Amino acid sequence: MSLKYAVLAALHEQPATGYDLTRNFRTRMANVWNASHQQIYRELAKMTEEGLLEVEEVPQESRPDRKLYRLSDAGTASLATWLAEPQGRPPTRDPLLVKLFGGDLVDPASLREEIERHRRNWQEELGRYQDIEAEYFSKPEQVPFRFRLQHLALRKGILAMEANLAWADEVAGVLKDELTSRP
Amino acid sequence: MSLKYAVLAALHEQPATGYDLTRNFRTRMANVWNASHQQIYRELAKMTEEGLLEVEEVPQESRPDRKLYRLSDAGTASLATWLAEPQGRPPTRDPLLVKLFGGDLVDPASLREEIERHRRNWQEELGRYQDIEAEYFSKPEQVPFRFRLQHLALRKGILAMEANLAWADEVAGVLKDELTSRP
DNA sequence: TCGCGCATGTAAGTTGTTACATGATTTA
DNA sequence: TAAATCATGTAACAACTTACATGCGCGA
Repeated sequence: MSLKYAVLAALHEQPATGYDLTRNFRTRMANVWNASHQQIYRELAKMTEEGLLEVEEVPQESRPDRKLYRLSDAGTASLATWLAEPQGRPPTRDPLLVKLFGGDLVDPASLREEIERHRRNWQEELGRYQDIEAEYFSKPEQVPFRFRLQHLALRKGILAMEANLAWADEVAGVLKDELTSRP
Repeated sequence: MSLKYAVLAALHEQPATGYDLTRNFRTRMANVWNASHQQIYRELAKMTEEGLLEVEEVPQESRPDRKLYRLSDAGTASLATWLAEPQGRPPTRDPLLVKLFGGDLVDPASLREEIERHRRNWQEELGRYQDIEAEYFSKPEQVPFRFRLQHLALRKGILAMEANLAWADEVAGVLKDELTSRP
């Protein structure tokens, strides 16, 4: 229902190519919206056809020409309308938690390894967010409102990763009990 | 990629009807896996055809007969195989955070209302999880391992909601600044 | 009597994933 | 010289959402 609006919001910030958007969704907006390049290119074509975007072809040598997309007036209007609507919450679908319902089929030792792997990923992701925070949002009082909003989006990612890491500790505690009492 | 395994895990715990699964996914497993009843009925039919599930029809008066599903041997084997595989992380797609990238098109006052609405939802959800925790998992040391694993899944939901609420406070702070300095 | 809970589904449409496809340039 | 980055896509498939559909019993 809204890769469309994620794209509109990203392009409202500044015009970009499909490649740029793909990179942004993977890095700076990783805790906001995920989308593969295939999805993005398809969506950009569709939205352009619908008149929400304008394209400027920027010729290049020895590479495919860049297609720089920006919002049309209709695109801006569509984004503004959407922004005024109340939004629902994203659905939760976590394969790792499904595992915990596997009961007697779950092997505690391999579960422990998996949790540690996830812990490392969460730690890395937290690090990346903290780097962005330090680089772009270190003076929160002096920054324009739109940057403060972006900072808040990032903060949600940071708090979520911290919660994940705290949870990993709880899991480690339970698994340690289990693995020492019944080795 | 794995409503299938969420269903297998739920049915491994105990046999259930589509209706039961729908209810579980909405309540006890709300922080684990979301699925609508339409999706679940369709998936149950497909999985039965694939030989992963067995159905027992339980006749009822004045209601449609219940179809009680349980794992076949193939279903148990399929779940066990899946449990041994490392799992990826769920993608993040949060419309509320997309809003924060709307920049000058975002109205701070209506954003504040929306955050407060989300806060109330998160608070309610946290309350439900805490009720479940108090009712089923209040004596963590004496409980069998599979219940401790389920408790951990619930704990992740609790920590996530607490992080959401802490974030709502941060947002409220920023919006208060903005709304008082430029009213 | 109105809405909720029980209990099942079908159909159409949208969104997301996975696999395939190309090719030059820069960096290690 | 191998891998990553830049830069674009198509096609097939799987998963998810939304709308439609039925009907009884129970409690407020």
